[in-house]
Amino acid sequence: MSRPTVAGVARAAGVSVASVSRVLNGLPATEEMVGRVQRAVEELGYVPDARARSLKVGRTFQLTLAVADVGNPVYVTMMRAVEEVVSAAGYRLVVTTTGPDVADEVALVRGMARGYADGLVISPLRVDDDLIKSIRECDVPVVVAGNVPASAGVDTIRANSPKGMLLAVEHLLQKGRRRIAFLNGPRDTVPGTARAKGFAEAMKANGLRPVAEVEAADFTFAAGREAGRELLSGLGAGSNRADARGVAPGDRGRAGVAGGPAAKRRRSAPDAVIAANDLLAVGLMHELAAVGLEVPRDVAVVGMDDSELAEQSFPPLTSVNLGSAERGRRAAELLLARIDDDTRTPRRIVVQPTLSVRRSTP
Amino acid sequence: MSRPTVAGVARAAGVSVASVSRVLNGLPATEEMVGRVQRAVEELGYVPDARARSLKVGRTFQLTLAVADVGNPVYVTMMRAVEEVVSAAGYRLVVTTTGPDVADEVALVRGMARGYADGLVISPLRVDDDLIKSIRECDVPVVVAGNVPASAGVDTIRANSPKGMLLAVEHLLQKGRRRIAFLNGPRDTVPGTARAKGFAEAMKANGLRPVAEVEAADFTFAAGREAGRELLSGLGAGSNRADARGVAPGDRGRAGVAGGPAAKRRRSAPDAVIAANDLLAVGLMHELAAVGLEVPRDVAVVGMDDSELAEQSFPPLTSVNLGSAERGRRAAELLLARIDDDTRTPRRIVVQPTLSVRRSTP
DNA sequence: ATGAAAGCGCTAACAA
DNA sequence: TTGTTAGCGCTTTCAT
Repeated sequence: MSRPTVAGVARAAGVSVASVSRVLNGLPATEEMVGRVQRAVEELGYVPDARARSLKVGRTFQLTLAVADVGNPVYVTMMRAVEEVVSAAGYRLVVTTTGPDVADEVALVRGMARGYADGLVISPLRVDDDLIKSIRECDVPVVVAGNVPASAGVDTIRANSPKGMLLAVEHLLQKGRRRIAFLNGPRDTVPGTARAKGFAEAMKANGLRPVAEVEAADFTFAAGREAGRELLSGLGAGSNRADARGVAPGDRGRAGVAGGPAAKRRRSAPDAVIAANDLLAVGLMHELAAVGLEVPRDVAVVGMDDSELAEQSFPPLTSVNLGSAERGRRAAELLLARIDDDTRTPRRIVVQPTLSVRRSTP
Repeated sequence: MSRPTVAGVARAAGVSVASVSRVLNGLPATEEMVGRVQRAVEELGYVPDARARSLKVGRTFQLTLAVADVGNPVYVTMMRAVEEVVSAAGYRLVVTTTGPDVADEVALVRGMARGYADGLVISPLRVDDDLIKSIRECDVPVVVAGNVPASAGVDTIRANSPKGMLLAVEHLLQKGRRRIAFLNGPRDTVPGTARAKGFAEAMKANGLRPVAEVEAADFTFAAGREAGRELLSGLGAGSNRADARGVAPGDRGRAGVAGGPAAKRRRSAPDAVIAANDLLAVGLMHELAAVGLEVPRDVAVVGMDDSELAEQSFPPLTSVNLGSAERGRRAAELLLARIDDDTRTPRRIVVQPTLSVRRSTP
C-alpha cells in the first residue's frame, strides 16, 4: 500500500478532504472534527506532501545557500549563521556546492527558477555579466554575499576587504614588521580582486612597498602551499632565520637589520606575510616550517576570514575577521525581508572587519 | 507577467501542451515541431517547474545528505565523494545539517516522507530505536553511513573502527610508545562507542593497559582542548618533557611536576595519545603545546578520519583513514542501487581502514 | 463549520 | 506524429 494522501485520511475520518486540510493547517474547526482527523492522521501515519503543497501555495519553505567549496572553513561559519536565521523563520535550509566555475553558478541560479526553493543566498567566487543577468532574471529572490556592481540591482552583503587589509598592515607595522609580502588567491575571483586592491591601498597608505606578491591557483590549502613555496624560493627569505636556539624567547630575531653584503637579499625577504584567506595562510605556514623559518619570530603571518581553522592552526593564526557570521546572518535577513516584500529597493550592506590577534604575529 | 508554463509555451508555439512536454523530454517529434517549441521556450525564457514535474512523475531527482556538523572536516571528505557519484547519475545533491540530537535526525528522516528528495544518506551521530524505526518506515530509500543493527534491515556502510584502532596502537608500539592514552568523543554516540570498544580491544590484543582515558563532550576542537586539558592535568604528563633547550617559550609552568612522587607520575604519563577524530587530536595538540610538550618528541598523537585537517595541522597529524571518501562513494552507490530496485536485500558494507603516517608520530 | 469542486504545472495515457 | 484529457496531492474559493 502506498503513501496515504488527504483523500485517504478524509475517507478514514469520514470527513471531506477540505476539512482534513483545514485541520492540518490550524484553521477553525470543531473539537470533534479536529479529533477525528488527528486520529486518522495518526493511524495512517499520514505526512503531507511538500511538493504538492508547494505547487498549490507557490512556496516551498526551503531556502538555498550556495557556496563554492564546502572545504573552505569560512563557509562553515557562514552556513551556521544562515541556518540559525532561516530556521527560526520556519524555513529549511539546503546547502549546495557550485564549484569554482562561474558557469556552475549561473546554472544554479537559473535552476532556481524550477522552484526548488523560495530564495537563494549565493556567495559567488567569480562574477561575470552572465551571472548578474541570471540573478536579475531569477524569479526567486537572490541575495549575494559578495561584491557585485550596484547596477545589478540586487541585495548584497559584503565584507570591507580594504579596511581589513588596513587592519592587517597596521597591526604588522605596529609590531615592527615592514617587509610585508602578500599571498593572494586567484585574482580573477571576487575576493581575489578585492583583496589585491585592498592590499595595495593599505600598503600605500602606510608608505610601504610590498616585498613580494604571489597568486595561488585556488583558495585552498594545497594551493597555499604551492604559492608559499614560490614566494619563499623567489626571495632570499631564508636569511630571516635567527640563529636557532641561541636566541632568547623574548628576542624576535630580526636578523639582518644590521647592514652587510647581503643587504639586497635581505631587503627582499619578508618579515611578514598577509594571506588572502586562512587556508592559504596555513599552507604558507607549512612551507615556512619546511624551510626552517619560525612563525612569528622570523615571519609573522596574518590570515583572513578568522575561520575555525585560524583558531585550530598552530601557531594560532592572527586573522582578519571579515564578519562571515554577521554576513551570513544579515544575508539571511535580507533574503527573508525580500521574500516578504519583493518591491523594496535593493540594499547593499557592508560589514566592517575586526582583527583577531593570535600567536602567528608577535 | 508571471512565469511561463507549458501552456504559455504551447500557445506561443501554436502547438499542444503535450507536444511541448514531448519536445522538452526528447521524445520523438518532427524537426519543425522541435524548432517551434524551442523557439518559444527561448523567447519566453521558459523553465519547467520541478515541483510540478516531480508531483507528476513521483521523483525529484534530488538526493539528500544529512550530516551532524558541517564544521567537522570528515564530512567534507564524505560530501565530496557523495556529490561526485550522485551528480554523475543525474541527481542534485542537497546537504542538510541535523545537529547532535537524535530527535533532529528522526525529524529529518520523517520529513523525507514529504517528498523533498528521492533518497537519503544519513550519517547519524546518535542512534536509538526511534531513529531506526523512522528509517525503516521511511518511504524513500535511506542509506546509513554508520553503525546500526542488522535487524534494522537497512543498507549500511560503515568503518572498521577496531581495525583502525589496531593500526594506530601497533604503529605506536612499533615506534616504541607503550604508555598510550585515549581521547574519545562522547561515548553515547555511534563513533564514540565503536572507538571505545576498538581501543580497548586493540590495547588488550597487544597486552597493554591504557594510561588514561578521557571523554570529550563533543567531536569538536573546543571539546578536544578541554578534554585534553583534563587528560594532562589528571596525570603527570609534563614529566615527559625532554630537558633539551631549557624552558620553551610556550611553557605554562606545570607547577608540581618537579619533586614529589615522580615515579608514580611518570608511569602514568602518556607518551602517546590516540584521539577519536582529527578535531579532538588537534585540540589536544594545542594543549600539549601549552604545557610545553612537543609532538611527537614528548607525546605522539594519532587522530582518526584522515580529514583535510590532519594534513593542515601542525605538525601534520598521523591519522587513521577510516575511508570516509570510500564510504561516501559507496553509500551513494548503495542509494542509487536501491532507488533502482527497492526489493534488493539490504547490504552491509564495511570499509577497511589504512593509516596515514605523518609527523605527529615519530 | 463543513463539503464540493476547481486548479497549481506538469506528464502520460489514449485518441485521432 | 500530434492533440485532448485525466490526474499527481494539495489548498482554497464558493456554496451550503
